[in-house]
Amino acid sequence: MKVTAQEEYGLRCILQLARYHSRDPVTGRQIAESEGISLDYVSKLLMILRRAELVRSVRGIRGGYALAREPRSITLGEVMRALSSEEGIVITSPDSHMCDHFSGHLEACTHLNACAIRPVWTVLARYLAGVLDHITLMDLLQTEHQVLEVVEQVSQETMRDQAMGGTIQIGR
Amino acid sequence: MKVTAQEEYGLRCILQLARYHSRDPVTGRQIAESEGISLDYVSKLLMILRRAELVRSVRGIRGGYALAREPRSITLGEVMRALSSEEGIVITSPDSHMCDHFSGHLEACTHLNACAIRPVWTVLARYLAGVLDHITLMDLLQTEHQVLEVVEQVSQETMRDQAMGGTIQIGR
DNA sequence: AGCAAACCTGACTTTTATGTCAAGTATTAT
DNA sequence: ATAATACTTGACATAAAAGTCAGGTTTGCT
Repeated sequence: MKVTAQEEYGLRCILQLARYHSRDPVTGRQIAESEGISLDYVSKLLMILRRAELVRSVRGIRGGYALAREPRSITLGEVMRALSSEEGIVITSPDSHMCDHFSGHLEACTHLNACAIRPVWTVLARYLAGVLDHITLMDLLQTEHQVLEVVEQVSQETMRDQAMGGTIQIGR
Repeated sequence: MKVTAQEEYGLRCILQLARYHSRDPVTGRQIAESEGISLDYVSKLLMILRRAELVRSVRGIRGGYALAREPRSITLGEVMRALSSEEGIVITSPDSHMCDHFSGHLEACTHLNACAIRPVWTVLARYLAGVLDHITLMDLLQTEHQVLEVVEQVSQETMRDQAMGGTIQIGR
């Protein structure tokens, strides 16, 4: 169970943009140097985020990258989904697809155990998504300790929310 | 953020053993057929679990694999940690190692953002570990719906526990 | 116009994860 | 003893992810 490199580094890149938001666009080179990764890799990652419309780019000599929206309106969940190769889900297992066609005959599920395991990932993914969707890039522009507190608070609220089966807005 | 193939298939294999616990050892071939994966792959996965002392094997003509302990005493957390290549952690990011040597000079953290992100994974991993460590193989030998209920309950209890900062035993 | 900064893109290389193969060892039934 | 079954092991092949390269386009400045 791991966070992919693309997710980790992509998130770091967009976080740099959040940090310098409301100033001139940040160049790829600057980000590459700050994060200690190659310019080419930065380009690739920001291209993914641009296609997801979370980042906009300005070409030409005074160009660079910037957030497409305010840091407080972009959630970690959005960013992670954009960077995740698999579709829309937070936790992905190799073939969660397999059980997707219970179109009548259940015979496909020779893999009895697949169906015992699925609900585990389902619940965990729901929680993770709940948390990530309520943490914004702005929240992450704090000290490590402050971020920790925010995450813990959101985690609690997510839990409470999901316990009630509802989709209550979290205010902070 | 994904569950690796090794984790998913390894878990399925050991779940087969849990299912047939208290009978004769289950042969690799049987598991391979049930799960629709190759015998060689099953061998590899069960070898990993055997080295983690979660599974024992019996060689020879009446041989096979069996759980090393009771299904109710083996947790999902143990199994996942055994199957995870990375050390002991549930969520792993590419280089969580980097910030491990804050041996005095903080200069290493040019990656300011790494330190903003870390607490997110920390909190999420703690929750995941809390849940997985309280779900046993026996819990998974139920219908999909029953498993769902168990996981949701454990999830709630884990949250409550972690909110109090303690390490309270969950009874069920 | 011409140049330099900076993004764009797809192909390519490297690395890591997956999965298979083959040769070997142990055990039991006959 | 021998044969059949089944686990053991490390090397190998394949696929996917990670990261690099090279050639291209856009824009601002002089």
